[in-house]
Amino acid sequence: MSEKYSVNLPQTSFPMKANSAVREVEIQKMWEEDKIYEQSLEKRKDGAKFVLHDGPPYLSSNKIHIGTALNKILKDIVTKYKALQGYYAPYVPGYDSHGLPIENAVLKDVKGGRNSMTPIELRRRCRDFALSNLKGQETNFKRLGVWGDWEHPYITLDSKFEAAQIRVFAKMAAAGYLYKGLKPITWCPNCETALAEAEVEYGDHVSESIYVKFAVKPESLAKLPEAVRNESDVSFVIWTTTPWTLPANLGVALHPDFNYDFVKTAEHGVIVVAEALRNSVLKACGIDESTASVLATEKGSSLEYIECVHPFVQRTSLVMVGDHVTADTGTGCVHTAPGHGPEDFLLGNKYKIGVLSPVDGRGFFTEEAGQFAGLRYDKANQPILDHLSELGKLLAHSKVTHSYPHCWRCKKPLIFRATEQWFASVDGFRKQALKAIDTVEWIPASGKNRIFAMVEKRADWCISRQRSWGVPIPVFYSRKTGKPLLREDVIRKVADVFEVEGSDAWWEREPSYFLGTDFKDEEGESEFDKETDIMDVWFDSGVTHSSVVDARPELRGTPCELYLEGSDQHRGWFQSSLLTSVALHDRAPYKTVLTHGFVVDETGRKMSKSVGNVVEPDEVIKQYGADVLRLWVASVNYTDDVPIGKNMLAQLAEVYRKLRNTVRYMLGNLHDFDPKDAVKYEDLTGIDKFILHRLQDLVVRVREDFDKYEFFKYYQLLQNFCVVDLSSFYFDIVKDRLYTSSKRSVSRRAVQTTLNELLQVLVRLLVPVTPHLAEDIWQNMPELLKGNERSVLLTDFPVERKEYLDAELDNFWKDLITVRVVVNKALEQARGARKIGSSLEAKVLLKLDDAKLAEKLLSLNQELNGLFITSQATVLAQNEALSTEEGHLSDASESGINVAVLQASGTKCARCWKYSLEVGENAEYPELCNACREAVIADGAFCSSRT
RNA sequence: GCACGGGUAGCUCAAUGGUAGAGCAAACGGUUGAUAACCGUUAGGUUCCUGGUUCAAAUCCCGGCUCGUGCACCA
Repeated sequence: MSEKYSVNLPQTSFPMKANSAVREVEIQKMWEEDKIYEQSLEKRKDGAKFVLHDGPPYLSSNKIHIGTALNKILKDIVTKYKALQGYYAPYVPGYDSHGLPIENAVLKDVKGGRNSMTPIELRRRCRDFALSNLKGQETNFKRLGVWGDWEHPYITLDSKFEAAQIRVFAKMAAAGYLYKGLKPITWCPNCETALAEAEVEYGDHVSESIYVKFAVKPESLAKLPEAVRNESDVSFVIWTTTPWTLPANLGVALHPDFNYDFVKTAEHGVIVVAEALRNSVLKACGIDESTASVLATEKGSSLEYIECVHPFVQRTSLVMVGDHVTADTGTGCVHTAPGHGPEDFLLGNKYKIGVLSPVDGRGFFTEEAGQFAGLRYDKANQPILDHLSELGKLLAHSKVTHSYPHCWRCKKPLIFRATEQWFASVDGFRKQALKAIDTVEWIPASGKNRIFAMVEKRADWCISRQRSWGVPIPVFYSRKTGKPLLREDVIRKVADVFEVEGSDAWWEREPSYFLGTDFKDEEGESEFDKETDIMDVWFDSGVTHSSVVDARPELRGTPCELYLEGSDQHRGWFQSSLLTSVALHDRAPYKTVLTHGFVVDETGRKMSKSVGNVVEPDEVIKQYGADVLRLWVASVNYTDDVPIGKNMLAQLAEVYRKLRNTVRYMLGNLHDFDPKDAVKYEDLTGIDKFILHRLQDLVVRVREDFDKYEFFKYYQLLQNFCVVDLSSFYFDIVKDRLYTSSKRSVSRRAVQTTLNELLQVLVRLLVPVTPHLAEDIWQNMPELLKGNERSVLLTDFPVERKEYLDAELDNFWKDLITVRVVVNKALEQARGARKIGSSLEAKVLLKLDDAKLAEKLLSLNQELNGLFITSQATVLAQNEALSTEEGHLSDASESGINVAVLQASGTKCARCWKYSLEVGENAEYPELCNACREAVIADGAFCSSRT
């Protein structure tokens, strides 16, 4: 046979290889030039709003990491899905630009540190640094295919933003939620600033562990039990891991309900410790139990108000009682320094013993610390120990490793230090905040308990920072009285100036510039100083619901529909946003909060540079393209930590390729299809109708998955559909009709009609997760199939088409597939024995125990061999035996389905490659079967030789 | 230390208390008219471990291991 007959092969401009590095960028350029995002908004402006408000990434780096990519992609999947569903879903990206880490990063390269330049100069450098990082991050985000208003992002350093933030401050001041107070707050001596709870992290730290005697004053001996009143040396023993806080000691705390033993020792006189801890203390102090005797035991509550002498300062330390004292470690007698611990502070307040905090902002002792003045706090431990030892007050000394608060930015240990700070009174609106939490949908649901517990317990929010790079706390103090001006009208004047000049004005302008020259406060004072603290950066981002969502008309105000961030934001942005919103409006700023976990490597370890397991988004994109990265996002269950690594990406690339080729098959076979020639549903064959039914099932379930934000289910579904239903089943079977039926035949048009339905739906289902792929498909689709729509992003998300549903047909075909599985096994056997190659070389005989199933197969008639892709297929009657006749090659049998494979009868048709007895019957077309002969005649083109 | 969540095939995910399934990857084979594409077959599991409830447990209960997260770590 020297000639080949032409068949209808697929033709398409849609390439098999994605060439993402080039093609994705082209597509993004098209979206940008044609303003597809803007067109989408315009098209859907009358739809219900769905606003996902962007949590601003921090501008300390010019490159995003994989976790940020995960977050941004998740957001984009949501907004694209909602938009295609017809929602008005604008997305305004934001950036967080103030704060300590940026200031530190800038100062790192400055000789002489922060004192070598003016605040304005420092702020200018911080601003430049932040804005240059913004450029880098923006490029990264856009390359992910994230759509949104990139021309007008919100930036917290924007003067309008700053003004809005000041106005929020004004409202909170007016509501009485802001106050200045002296409190021990966590302080970073390295960064020289106060830190919020959210900025503290705990880690192991080696501390001194010491036991110290606090002698009872002679005049308090009368308050002791009878048995010890005559003892000359009675001391409470405290345990501490921070010797440097001893200069600030003002008391000793006992638990009111614990029993305290008065233990007479040979070496240290009478010592007082909790009964429950007596033995462990004796042991720790190297005191032989046999030489010690308990003279008396007394409840903590009856020892209250005994006065002790400070071990090395001429000062009284008062014995107090508090429930915070525990019996698991120490002595049951707690060294209390109100200036260095929150609980100490509270207790000290109750007993009015005062506050002492003799440490400056850099962690050095002040004059108040007496002989230790000038030492850095951590260098003071040893001298204090030596001193205690000399005085005979030190019972024991060792090292202990325990967890200790550290600065989450500079990683250095923190101290507690009492200073004057501005606070937002969480107590003032805690109840409302908890109520608001209840109105929000938290996904996953555990997030609700998490934030509830945090807000329930959290202390007042310290919003002061002693730095330069941020929005100033807009308060003036009377120069004479020192009284702060906390008036809404005054603060709003500051906002008005900032709106025009930015917050630099705070450093550049005199108070009178803001207040007016003839301004006087209630007491008639006209001279003022400006507050020097700036606001916690969490306050900046915490007010975006007001400064962005409420301020930008296109976002249509709070509450917005969704916040979507990493689960660490329960204590960060979700909380700061909630608190300020409740303070302002008594409601949450969001209706739903969705959280995701962190990205880890394939073995579940955290990513770190030192381990070398970091996956960089831009490297993934370079190698595989943004859509593969997006596919990764869609493939994992992000409620927990999400793994990523080389193997996973390679697999995802395979899946992407499979999706692409599935679509390519459809495109190729639709090149000559005009929807005008579509075949009516009633005239489709069974398998066409079946696949359309399956498609509806897919659509329904995909919508459910997207609605529940369970993208990994979508990923599994879509993949299964393309691989199982389409590629290995429908496409494989229907290929014969497409290729060998005559071009305009109903048989071929029916497949094309079906393929078009499939394609129209699939290309739309692909948009949220793999928008570049979807757009690439769209741009390569025959014009007739696109309905003049410029971009696939402007199309509508598919809905279920009830007219395609047919449950009976579904069951029918599922039975047939069961049979097909057994047939494949039989064919494989014949193939394995090298008796056939292509399945077209085979004939299948079937015998079914189930008569109904046999009937079903019989009803398929000519479609049956097509189902198996064999040349012939016959269903035997109940009384016929499965033959072992000539040509028998193999067989298989499973659950009543019995299959025999025989050599196909007849000769191979030169065109359709099926074996048939008809080949050779016709003199004019001796190489063709009847069907091919008719097709060739119908198409008028035959015997064309292939090149 | 306390609380919550997770642990199913190499990977990503399924399984109203009723024979543990898909896809991918692997191995082997076919096709050469989806061709750096496509099709088929095979293999792969003590469902983290130990007890218990039940006719029946991946699923429910007790205890443990492990990973993650949060809280507490205060002296």
